[in-house]
Amino acid sequence: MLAKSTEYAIRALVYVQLKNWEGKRPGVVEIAREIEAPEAFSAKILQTLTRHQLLDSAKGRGGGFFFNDEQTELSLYKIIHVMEGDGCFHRCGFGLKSCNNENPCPLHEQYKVVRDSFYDIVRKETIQSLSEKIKKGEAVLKRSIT
Amino acid sequence: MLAKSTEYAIRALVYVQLKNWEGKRPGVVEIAREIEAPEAFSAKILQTLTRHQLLDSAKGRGGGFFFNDEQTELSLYKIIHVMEGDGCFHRCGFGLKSCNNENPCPLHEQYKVVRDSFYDIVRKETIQSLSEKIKKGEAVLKRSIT
DNA sequence: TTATAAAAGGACAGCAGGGTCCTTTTATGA
DNA sequence: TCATAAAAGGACCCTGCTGTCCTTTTATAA
Ligand code: FES
Ligand code: FES
Repeated sequence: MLAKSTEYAIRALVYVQLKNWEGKRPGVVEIAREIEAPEAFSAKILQTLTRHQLLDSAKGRGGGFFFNDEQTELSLYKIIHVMEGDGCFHRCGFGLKSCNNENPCPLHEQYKVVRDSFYDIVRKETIQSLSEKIKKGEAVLKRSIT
Repeated sequence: MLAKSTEYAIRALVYVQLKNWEGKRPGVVEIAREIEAPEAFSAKILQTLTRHQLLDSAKGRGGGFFFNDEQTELSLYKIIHVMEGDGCFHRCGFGLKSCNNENPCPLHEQYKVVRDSFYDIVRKETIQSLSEKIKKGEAVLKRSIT
């Protein structure tokens, strides 16, 4: 469904948010370890996120990644958009060049429903809402026990 | 969502079904042209489908592709399974190594719903049900007008 | 002011999916 | 029986996503 890099991005951002709530600014090495993603690749992804200003970073000793205080809610949609574009929310599930209500493919009616549901989820859910669940112990960031 | 090759496969099979209903057995060249897919690649895909017996073929002059009369309904699920496996119906949308009700990721509850809806669709819809819609003029196999 | 810790950035390596091409096999009808 | 039409199959190429490595920049603490 989502690209690997997008999944890493979301997990990384959730970890950063959790740490920020503890008053800490994690670095690449720590983040990569905790979200179980390759270190160098995580660095690339975090770079992309900061370049697009979904995240802030501080260089030098004592630096790390953190959320700007102004940006309180970061939707999954924004992350997906930056990491892989939003084509998957518009494309035809049957592979036609465009998705079109007037000239539908035979999957259109059914497919549209699930595509739109997924769209609603990623518009509504945010790094903060996901992090809340983990903080409350309702969900996990990684599988402790297989 | 689906791999390109899976989309080609579904479109190809729908075209074969429509032609079969007219008493004809289309060949690779014709199929590829009509579903707007690369010829050589379509050949590979049709080969895969016949090897897994989702489709029959006849070699030699006057040959082509057709459905065995015994097999009256072919679900999209079976095609997906053959073309790319069914991992996407089980995987965690958040990227965890497994999807697990007891130890859910923060997206689990919402994601499961859309994943299962899609699963239901591809279990229920068949090459025949899709072809019916096209035959009745309720849907199209390719975009005639942009 | 200097050693050090950290992110940023560029170059490149590996691999799977998508796609092509050419040869071989098989059947038909002239 | 033989030329031809068609699918089957194998070898290969290309691109984009995944991932690594090494250098450069920047900030801090000693
Ligand atoms: S036309 Fe195919 S999903 Fe809308
Ligand atoms: S655990 Fe992530 S979707 Fe089920």
